[in-house]
Amino acid sequence: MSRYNFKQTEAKWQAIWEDRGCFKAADAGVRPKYYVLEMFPYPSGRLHVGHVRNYAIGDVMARFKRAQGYNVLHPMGWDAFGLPAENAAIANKVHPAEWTRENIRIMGEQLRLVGMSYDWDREFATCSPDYYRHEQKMFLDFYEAGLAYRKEAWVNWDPVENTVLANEQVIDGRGWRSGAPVEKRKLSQWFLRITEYADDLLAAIEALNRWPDRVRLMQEKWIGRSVGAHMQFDLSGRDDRLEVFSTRPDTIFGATFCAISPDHPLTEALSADDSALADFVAECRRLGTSEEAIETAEKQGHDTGLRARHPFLADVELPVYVANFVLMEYGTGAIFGCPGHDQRDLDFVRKYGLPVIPVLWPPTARVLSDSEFAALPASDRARVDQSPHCTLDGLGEVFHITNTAYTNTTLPAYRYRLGALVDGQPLAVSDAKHRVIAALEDRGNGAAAVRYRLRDWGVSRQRYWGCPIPMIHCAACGVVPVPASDLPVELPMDVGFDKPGNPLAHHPTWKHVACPRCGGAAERETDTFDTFVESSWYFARFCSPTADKAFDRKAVDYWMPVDQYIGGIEHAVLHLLYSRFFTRALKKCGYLTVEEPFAGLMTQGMVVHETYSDPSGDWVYPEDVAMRDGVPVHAADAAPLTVGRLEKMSKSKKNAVGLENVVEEYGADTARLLLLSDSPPDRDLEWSDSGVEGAWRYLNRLWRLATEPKARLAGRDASMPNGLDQATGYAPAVSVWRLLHKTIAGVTEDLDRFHYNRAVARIREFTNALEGLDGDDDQAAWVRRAGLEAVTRLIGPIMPHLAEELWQRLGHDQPIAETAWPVADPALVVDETVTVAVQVNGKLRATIELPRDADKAAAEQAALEQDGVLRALDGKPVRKVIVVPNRVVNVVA
RNA sequence: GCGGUCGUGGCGGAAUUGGUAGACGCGCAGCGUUGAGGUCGCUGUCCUGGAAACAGGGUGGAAGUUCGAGUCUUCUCGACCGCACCA
Repeated sequence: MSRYNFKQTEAKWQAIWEDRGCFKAADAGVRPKYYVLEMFPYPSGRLHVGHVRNYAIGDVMARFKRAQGYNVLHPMGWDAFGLPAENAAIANKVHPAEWTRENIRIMGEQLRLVGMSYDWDREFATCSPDYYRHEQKMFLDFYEAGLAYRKEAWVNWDPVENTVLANEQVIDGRGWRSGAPVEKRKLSQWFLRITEYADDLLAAIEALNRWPDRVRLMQEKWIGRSVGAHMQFDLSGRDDRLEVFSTRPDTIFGATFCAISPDHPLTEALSADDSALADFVAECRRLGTSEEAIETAEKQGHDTGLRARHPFLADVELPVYVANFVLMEYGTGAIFGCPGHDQRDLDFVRKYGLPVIPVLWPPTARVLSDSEFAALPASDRARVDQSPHCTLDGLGEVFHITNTAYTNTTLPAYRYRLGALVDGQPLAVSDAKHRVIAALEDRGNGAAAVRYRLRDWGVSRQRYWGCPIPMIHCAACGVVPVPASDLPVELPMDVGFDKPGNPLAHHPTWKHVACPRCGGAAERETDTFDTFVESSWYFARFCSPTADKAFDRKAVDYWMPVDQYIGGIEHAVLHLLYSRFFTRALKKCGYLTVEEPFAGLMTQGMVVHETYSDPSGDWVYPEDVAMRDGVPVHAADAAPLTVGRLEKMSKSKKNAVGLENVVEEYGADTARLLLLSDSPPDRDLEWSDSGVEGAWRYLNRLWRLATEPKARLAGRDASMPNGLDQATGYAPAVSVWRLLHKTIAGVTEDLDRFHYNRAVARIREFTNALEGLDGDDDQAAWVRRAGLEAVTRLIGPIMPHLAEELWQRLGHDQPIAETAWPVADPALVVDETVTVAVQVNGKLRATIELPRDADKAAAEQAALEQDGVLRALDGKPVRKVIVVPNRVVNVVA
C-alpha cells in the first residue's frame, strides 16, 4: 500500500505552474474577465493556518473560474505601512523597512508553499515610493477638488509618547504601550470629506446585492442618516440664537428645557465668567466618553441661567443647561429636551425637578379623556415611540392635551397651545413633523435638516512608517501643496527611534524646504497618512501595477470592479467604507469610471483553536498540555490547567498553528482541504488534530483509488461501451455513472455559491461510490476511468497538487490548471425513477419507486396499495390524497 | 437600550428552499489485517422498546398556519455579533 508523497509532488507542480505561467492574467481578450481578490495582508511575520483560510477561499474561486473559461485576475500584494514595523524598530533596533522587507519575503514564500494561484508579476508593497507617489498625487487632486482639508480636531494624545493614538490604541483610557492616561487635545489634522458622499454611500448599499446583509446593515448604521429639523431658540439677554437639531420636531410642544454640550462654543463663552460652570465642564471632560463611563455616569447638568424662547410660544421660556450627555460631535451640540417621550430627557428632569409634558400616545391616535389620562401609570418610563429616524415617517400620533391634572407644570400655557398646530385633533406623527417644519420655515426660525453620524475621515498620523502627506507649511503663504512635479515626497531612511514622538519631526534636514510659492523658508508636513489610505485603492492598482500613472485607464476599465472580494468581517465598516468613498473620489478626479469597487463580497469566519491557561492566567501552548487522569496538566511541572474556550488563532493566546508545521507534516493540500471542508466559509472553523488527520486520510484514499485501482481501468482512448450512453437499467456501473453527473452539477453549483463544505461532501460521496464499484466488465472499467478523471478535475481548485499529479498519472499532458471544468449531462442528472415518500396524515408510512414524472393517478394508486399505508389507515375512509410529483404522496384519512 | 444573526446526534455540519430530518466527515464501538501500536479494510452508530419486522418519540421551549413545518407567523428562553447618552 502506497502513500501519497506530498513533498515531492507539491514542489514539482508549483515549479511547473510557475514555468508555464499558468496564472498570468491578460489585460484583454475574448474570454469574460473575473477579478478575485483577497484582502491583502499586513506583513507582520509568519503565517499561521488561520491566515491561510482567507487565501484558500479565494484560490478555490480563482482556479474554479479559470477552469470555467474566465480570464481571471488573482493578484497578491502587501499592506506594508503600519505601526508594528515601528514597534519592532524600537524593540529590536531594526529599521522598519528592513523588518517589513524580511516579512514580505517570508510570507511570500509561505503563500507559494501552499500553492496559491497568484499572478505574482503584479505583486507590490505599499511602502514603495512607486506606489505611494500616486497616493500623494491623489491627495493633491482631492485637495484641489475640495475633498481634502485641514481643521482643528479633538484627538487622543499620549503625553508620554508625544503622539496621537487611534481609538483602537486607547485601552481603558490609557495608552496601550505607555500606560499613561490619554488626554484629549485639539490638533490641526488633515481630513478627507467622506461626509460629502454620505447620502450616495448610503443609497448605493441597496444595489450591493452580492454583499452580506450583515455588512450592508453595519454600513447603514455607521453612516447613520437622521432626518429632522433645525430650529433656533432666541436667548434672553443675548444676541445669539441657540440652534438645535431634532428628529422629532413634532415633540416641540413637549419641550421643557434646552441643553448644550460641555464642548459647545456657548459653554466656552459662558464659563469665562462662571467658575462653577468651568468646574462642571472640567469634570465632564475628566469622565470622558468611553463606553464604560457612559454606562455608569449619571445625567448631570448645570443651569446656565440663560432662558431660551420657545419657537412657537412667545411667552414660554425654557431653562438652558449644560448637560454631560449632549455630544458636540452630533447634530449641533444642542438639544431641546422632551422628557415625556425621551427616556434620557426624563431621567434628567427627574433629577432637576423640571416638568413633564406628554404630547403623543403611541401607537393609537387619540385624544385622551380625563379619566383615561388619570389612569396612565405614573411610571418613570418615557413613552417613546419607535418611529424611524432616517425618514420623516412616524408610527404614533400626537394628541391634544385636555387634562389639567397631568399638566402640573410651571409652564401652564402649554395646555392650550398645542391646538394651534394640531387643530385640537390627533395627528399622525409624520404629519405633525411636516407641519411643525413648515411652521418653522414660515417663521424663519428653523428648517428641515438631515444629519449623519458619519464623520469626516481624519487621516493624519504622527508616525514615521507611513506615506508622507505632500504638504508644506509656509509662514508667509500658509499651507502650500507640494508641486506634482516634486513627487514623490520620499520617506527618509536615516531616522532614529531613540526619542519619543515622530522621527520625521526630529530629522535634522528632511522637513526644511523652500516654499514652492514664495521661495522662503518653510517646513514639510511631518504627519503621515493613516494606513487605511493605502488599502483604499490598491485593488485598482493591481490592474496595472507598473504603470507610470496610478492607473492605466484601459486596464482599470477592463478589470474593475472586483468581481469577488474576500476578507474578514472586522473591516465591515472601516476598510470597506473607506474604499467605497475613495473610489468615488477617484472617479470625481477623473482616475477611473467605476463607483463601487467590490461587486461581490464574502466575509469568512475565523479559524479557532483550543486554548489552555495555567493557574496564574498565562496562556499555555497546546503541545505543552498533558492529560493526567482525564485532567489537563502542564507537561513540564504537572500544574493543573484550565481549558479555555475556542479562540481565534493568535500568537498571544498561544493557540496558533504554524503553517509550515502543517505543510511539513501533512502537505499543503491537506491543510487546504481541512480549511475548506470542515465548516461553511462564512462560519468559524475549528482547527483540530483529528481534523487534519481525517483530511490526510482522504488524500491517501484518493491516491490509492487512482494509482492502485481495485479492478480494471479502461484505457484513455476506449470508447463508451454499449448501453452506457442510454444509461438505462440498474447495473452498478450505470448508477455510478449517473451519480457522477449529479456530482459534477452539484459541485459546480456549490462552488459558485461558496458552499465549499457541501462540494467536498459531494465529492467524498462520489468517491465512496467509485470505491464500491468492483465489476470488471467494460462498463465498470469505463465508468471507473471517467469517474477518476472527473473527481480529479473537481478537486482541482481545492487540492491542486494532488489533482495535477493524479491527472498526469491518468495520462494527461496538459496540467489541470489549463484544463476546462467538467460539464454535467443534464439528461443524466435526473433519474429515470424516483423514490416517493408516502405519508398517512403527514407521517411517513412507506416509500415507492415510480417512473420519473408519473401521473398523479398512478402515484395515488401505488401509494394506496402499500402495506404500511393500509396498516396505518386501519380501514378508515380516505378523505383526500395530495400528490406532489416526484416527491410525496400524502393520504389524509 | 436599539438593531441583527443563529439554536438540528457526543462534535463539525447536510436537508433540492414548505415535501422521506441527520448527507458527508470527526469521534466512538465491534470485527478483520498486524508480532504489537499505528496505518488500512469491513460493520454499526438520533433516542426508547424489540432478536427482528416494526412501533413510538425527535430539529432550544410554547402556541399557530398547513394535507404536510428544521424551514413560515407570534410569543418565549439561550448564544453570538454590531451600534449605543445619536437628540
